[in-house]
Amino acid sequence: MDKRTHIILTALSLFYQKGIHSVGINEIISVAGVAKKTMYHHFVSKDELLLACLSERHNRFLNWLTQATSKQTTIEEFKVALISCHEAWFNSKVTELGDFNGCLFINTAAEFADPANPINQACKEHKMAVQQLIKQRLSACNNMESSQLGSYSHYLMTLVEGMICQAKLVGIKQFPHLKQ
Amino acid sequence: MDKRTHIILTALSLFYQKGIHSVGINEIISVAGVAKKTMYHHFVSKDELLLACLSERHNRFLNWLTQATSKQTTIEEFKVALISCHEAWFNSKVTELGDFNGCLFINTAAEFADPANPINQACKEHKMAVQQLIKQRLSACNNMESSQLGSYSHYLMTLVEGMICQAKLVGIKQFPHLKQ
DNA sequence: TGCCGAGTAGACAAATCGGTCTACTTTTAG
DNA sequence: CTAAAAGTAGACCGATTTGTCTACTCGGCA
Repeated sequence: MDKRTHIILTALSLFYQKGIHSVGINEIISVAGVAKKTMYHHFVSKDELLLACLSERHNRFLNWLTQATSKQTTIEEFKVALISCHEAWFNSKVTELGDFNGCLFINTAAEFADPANPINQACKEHKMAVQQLIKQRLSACNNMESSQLGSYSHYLMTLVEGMICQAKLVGIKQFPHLKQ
Repeated sequence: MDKRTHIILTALSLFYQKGIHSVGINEIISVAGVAKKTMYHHFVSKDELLLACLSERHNRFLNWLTQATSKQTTIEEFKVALISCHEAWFNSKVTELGDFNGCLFINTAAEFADPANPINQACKEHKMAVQQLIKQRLSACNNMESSQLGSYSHYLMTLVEGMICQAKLVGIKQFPHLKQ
């Protein structure tokens, strides 16, 4: 495998499981099995590596969510599919997302609170992309009234974010009552 | 003011605005204007200080939420009050909660992911206490059916958690559509 | 053949981290 | 009044941080 990709995947796993500031460069290169110079040859700084990790996770997550919500034709079906696929994630049944430890972007934004920081901005952009995907999926449902598209997509986004937080903090992994 | 309390309030503000690992002991004592020995006289370690901050924030938050949701008699009124008081928080209109920067407990749990860590446990206990308060408030509504008390209180908790995340990450501060 | 980019191992630098300690001053309670 | 408790300033410690640098190896390509 490409060294650069290998470093990104190793760092992503460590960052996601332990938090950004809890993982040092030395640990990343040690686990990845590469020299420090190799890492700094591909990434000018830890922040740049983190940005690459966020980008990788963003692509992975959106691809998964896009595929997991591709077969529904009504609002109700979509809502159930959206909740169900997240439950699968919470239970670490989605191999490409790894062992569940909350949302990497929520976690990262907690450590980089400054809105002017590109890292914080990347987290925000990810959430807006997810919101956009939900809206697009909803608009394709044959019983969706366009006048309520905005508010209902926001509502579903709020639900999903809340589910993620509860799954991480208090360990709730299933939300049957949300499916009505 | 009591030195110990002063240190806690200073550290709490810094931790909340910048994140735990981004704030060092030297910065805390510098801003608080106390000697390092004074801090280590009251707290054996940074972790102990953090636990005291979490406890302070927990009390402050629960007192505020308890008061902000004390006058409702129906489910619908309670739901609106719950959402409205959070909107006020998001817009930093609640002086005792300070400038809004998301939920301290969600943010802290992101940096201390190990469930065996007392810091992580304190975060979890806070969320369970909030959930309990919502349930208790709901049970006092005169149109609440006890058979749905559990699922509806969980639903409201999910909504609130989602609102907090969206307010922090993408800057949404108002949720009129959730009030129906 | 010779060269160059990518790789390795690891020493090193400068800064910062949490935490300890000394020496001294101020406050407070009996 | 006195003595203990609580406070101050800041030097210091060992560990760790991100990042740089040297010296060297290896493989592919013109």
